Amino acid sequence: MKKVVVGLSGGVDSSVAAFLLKQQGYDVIGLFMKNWHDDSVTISDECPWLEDSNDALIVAEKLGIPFQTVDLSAEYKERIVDYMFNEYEQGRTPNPDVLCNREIKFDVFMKIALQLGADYVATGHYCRKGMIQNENGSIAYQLLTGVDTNKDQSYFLCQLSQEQLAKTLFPIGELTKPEVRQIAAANNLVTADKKDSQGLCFIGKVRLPDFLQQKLKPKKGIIVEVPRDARHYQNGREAFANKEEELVHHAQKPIYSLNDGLVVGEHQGAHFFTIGQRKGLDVGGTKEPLFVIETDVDENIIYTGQGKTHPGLFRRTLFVKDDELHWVRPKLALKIDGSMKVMARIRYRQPLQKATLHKVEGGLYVDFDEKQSAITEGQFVAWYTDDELIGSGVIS
RNA sequence: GACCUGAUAGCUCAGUUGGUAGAGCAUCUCCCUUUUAAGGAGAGGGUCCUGGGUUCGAGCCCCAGUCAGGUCA
Repeated sequence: MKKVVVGLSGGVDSSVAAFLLKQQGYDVIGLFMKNWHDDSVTISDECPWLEDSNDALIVAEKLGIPFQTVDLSAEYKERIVDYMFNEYEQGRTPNPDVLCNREIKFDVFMKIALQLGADYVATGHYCRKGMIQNENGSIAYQLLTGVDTNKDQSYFLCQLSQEQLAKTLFPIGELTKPEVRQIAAANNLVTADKKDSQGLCFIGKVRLPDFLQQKLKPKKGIIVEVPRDARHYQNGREAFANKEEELVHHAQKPIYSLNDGLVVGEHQGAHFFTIGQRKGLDVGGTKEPLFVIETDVDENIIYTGQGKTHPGLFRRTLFVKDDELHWVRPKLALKIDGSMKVMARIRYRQPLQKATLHKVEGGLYVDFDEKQSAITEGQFVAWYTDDELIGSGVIS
């Protein structure tokens, strides 16, 4: 009998995952991860992890499976929280949950599970694992989208490796959220009607600026509004010597300076803001809302544009550096000068967009058919062919 | 110094022939969402510059003043 360690979070999804594995005849162990216990920064009313671990315990008892708690908060702080602070400090916008999967759930946690003698680790993610045979007979694992397109969480797993996928099971990937809830209810799992979790996984809902102020100091700076007809948006170049030159051109970000617009307000630190952001600027008096089009953390200036269609918000091409480029399916990795048509997204739940990958020396260009709004440094771009996520990288 | 124009919600402004005020933006709350954002819904918020006067009644009319911008000497 194969042994599986399920990451029980205290939510419905992992509860049902455990239930299904048990039903399928696996030898199931429930393991609760405690990764954060500083309630001072969370918005939520009560101490959330205590309730969650309690629910996880009740579910485990109900299913008749062994249950344990592991405290990974030291690793979580080191690998996720510190990384977050560091990224924000540099003016990038990190995605801690993608990292959390790569570094914590499918690394630290997985190693613990394997030490417990597990053959697999399972989670309550809405995605599926596929397997295909290579020519040499070895097996390639595929990361496939969840059947519930509304809840598909493959994006958050875009940094997983073949080694990690090999030892992973996603029991609820073939189900929709309503079906999962139904199964939970039909089997009297206490988590059946529990609200979906949101916010940073393990930390919960936080006000980012408040959270970041634990480490990053406020620093007064100015907010500049750049007009739609600024010079940066005028250079409609058509002719290029070669493809790479064209990609470089389309991937280029405007370099703004103080005299590209008017000072319209003041802020408490450019590193607390992200591209595409509308709320929190505290600047009124405009016909249309102001959106952040660029943050300059060195000069501590926030550049904004008026209206959601402001040209400063849109870019066609983005670049991923080699050392931040990851192929879930190494077999499909592009060689230099290679290209590939894919579907891609630059944030969770964004509808997939048509794009073409172009591999060059030093990295990879993702060239979208349609200009994308608020391409943000530090976030992940993930690309798919059909329902398979084949690679991802950090936007630079 | 004279004249003109303006002064209405935190900001930018609208306010019909006088009947105790509105829109956008901002802010707050909720919804959505295991990142950041975006998006959706709702709410709060006004000595209508001050002081007089006319009128049953003044943000709107009259007079004086204050402040801001402009024009002319």
